Amino acid sequence: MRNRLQNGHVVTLADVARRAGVSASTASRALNGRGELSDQTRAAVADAARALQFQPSQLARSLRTSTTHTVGFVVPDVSSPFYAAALKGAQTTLHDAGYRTLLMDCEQSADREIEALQTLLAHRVDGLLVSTVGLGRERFEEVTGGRVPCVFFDSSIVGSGEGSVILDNYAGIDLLVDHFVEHGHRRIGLLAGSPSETSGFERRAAFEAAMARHEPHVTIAGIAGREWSLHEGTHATHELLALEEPPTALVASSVELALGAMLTCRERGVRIPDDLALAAFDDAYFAELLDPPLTAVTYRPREVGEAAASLLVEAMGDDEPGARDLRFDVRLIVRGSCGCPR
Amino acid sequence: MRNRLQNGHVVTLADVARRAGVSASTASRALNGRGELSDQTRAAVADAARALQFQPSQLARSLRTSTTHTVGFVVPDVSSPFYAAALKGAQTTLHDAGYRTLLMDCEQSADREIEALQTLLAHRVDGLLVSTVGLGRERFEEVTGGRVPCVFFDSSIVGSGEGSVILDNYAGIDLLVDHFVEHGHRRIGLLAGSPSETSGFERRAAFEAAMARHEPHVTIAGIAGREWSLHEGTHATHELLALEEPPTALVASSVELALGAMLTCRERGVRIPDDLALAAFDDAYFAELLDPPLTAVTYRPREVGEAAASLLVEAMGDDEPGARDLRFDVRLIVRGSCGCPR
DNA sequence: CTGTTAGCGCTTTCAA
DNA sequence: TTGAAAGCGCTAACAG
Repeated sequence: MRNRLQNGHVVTLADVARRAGVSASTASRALNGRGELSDQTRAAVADAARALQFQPSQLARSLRTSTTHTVGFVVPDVSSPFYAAALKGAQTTLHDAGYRTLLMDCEQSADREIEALQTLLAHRVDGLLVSTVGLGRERFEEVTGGRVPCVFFDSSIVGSGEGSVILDNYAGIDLLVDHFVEHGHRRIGLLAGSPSETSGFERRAAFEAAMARHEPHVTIAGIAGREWSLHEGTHATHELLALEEPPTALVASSVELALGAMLTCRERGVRIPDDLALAAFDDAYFAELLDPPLTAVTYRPREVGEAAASLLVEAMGDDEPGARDLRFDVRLIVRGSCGCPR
Repeated sequence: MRNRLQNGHVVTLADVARRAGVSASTASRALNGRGELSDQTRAAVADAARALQFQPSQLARSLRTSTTHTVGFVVPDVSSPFYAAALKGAQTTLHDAGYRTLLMDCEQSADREIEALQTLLAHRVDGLLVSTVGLGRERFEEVTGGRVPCVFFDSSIVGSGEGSVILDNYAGIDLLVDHFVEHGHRRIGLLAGSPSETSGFERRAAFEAAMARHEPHVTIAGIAGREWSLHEGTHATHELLALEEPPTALVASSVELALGAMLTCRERGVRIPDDLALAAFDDAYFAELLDPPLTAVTYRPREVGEAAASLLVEAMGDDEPGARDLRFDVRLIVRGSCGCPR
């Protein structure tokens, strides 16, 4: 137990007040610059605070004011480049608006997401920024009870009455599919991500819709995968390659999935793009340096975080704002991983 | 302002007590399972709490008990794979020990690191896990005043009396240098990271020491770089390649730096490994898929986080533990990015 | 087994 | 311009 100074006593506002020869309320006012005070006392309090290395307790302050200036940020996996970048964007915006960020990684588990939400609520965060792994509306409302403003990012819960900011999954998949079709591919496969997450669900739906538009010239060779990991990518690719009529082109719902596909192709002696064209939704800073360089749909993950944070800051303000939904544009970067079918 | 239920009132322990027909203290005991209570009241309280969707305020609880069960985690950059993984490891260990994690990304800035530390202290965290960007001992102690237990990871502050866990930077660099020397390289260069961070400093020192051991047959062609970024890697590589006697092999202090080198080589038409051998301290899950696959020193970043967290949990316990320093083993994975000089 | 009382450290009326 | 007093929501003696 070291949470105290050598005299065995945490420095409190009362200590500062005593040393400055004023009352606690005066000390409080001086430190927060509220009310009219003589310059003299103001200085005395400041000196005392400095001398004692006073750190006001946010705990007590928050308890009193019932506002913590803290927001909770819940993601399925911080080590994913997308969430890491979104976090930084959100953090910056929130910091500038005077909020701190409490991060929770729920490791892709709905139960841990609920746990995280509860912890955050217990800490009385002023707002929530969440990329849900797929909690339904009832479950979500059961936990939060609408107690705090919440903005979803890279996910949304329909009818929750909250704002959200997501990528334009439909446009991105269209870009990928159309590119393949234009280059003569007729059998295209999809490496799908988690179906319970908005982006996993939408990308798959978008793929099916895009392919339907090109029927009957082009057909879905197969769809495999239910998670976002590299591992899942390897398995799903094996599965699609083993098909009687395997795809000549593969759309991966994420970079990790694409990387898995590359690994599997290497293992099976399938050459990219000669034997199989590959492209991914999601860019990465190393995509260009891969062998072969990966064609990808790209966007600014940091801005997604910033936008979500702005929405939340607005929602946390006193004026009740209409929940808004933002959809971010994406674009295609063609690199060496896709070509025409043989 | 929505931080209240529809009746305009946050549910408090008193509400639960009232509904259950007991006193607040009894309700508290029932909810926390402390003291001897009749099963009847226990059940009544539980029912009331559930019915009201009661979420105890951690704020009030912490204020009263002066323990928050929360630890602060400060890193220079969450989007770095190393820190992201370390965070997950630490978070898991801490979660199992009953602690929550408050993350702060200081974006490589010493000022923001201090700010983060202050915020964390104001929130009365029970402990600190920090990878410092290079605060000196005085500065650090000025801020924390030894108020809470602290464990440094991937960094350390000499003489701070705190525990630390870092990678064996010396062994890692030795592995890299020796590998190059064995393959006949005589002029080796270094892409250095931030000199104010322990790992940046040590990797450079290790490089100089390792090279000294091979003198006079082998010489340092040059050392460039003062940051960890990919960008810095491109510039530093340009610099070394422009030397009158450029290196035939390059040791990169991090993957990002190595990636920068690859970009620059591609731009200048320098072939890897034919014209220049390249290897990095730090592995990445995509290293094998790069063109060419990157030779790297690898380790388990997650375990670094776990170890640091364990140390901290121990330090936060009542028994004053001796500050310990752990150094993690690393090993070399040889891939295609290095060969013999022409 | 349970209620009463006090108080964690701060802010905020209300008086002076 | 400043102080006294109350209270945020909870827990921990101390009684009963």
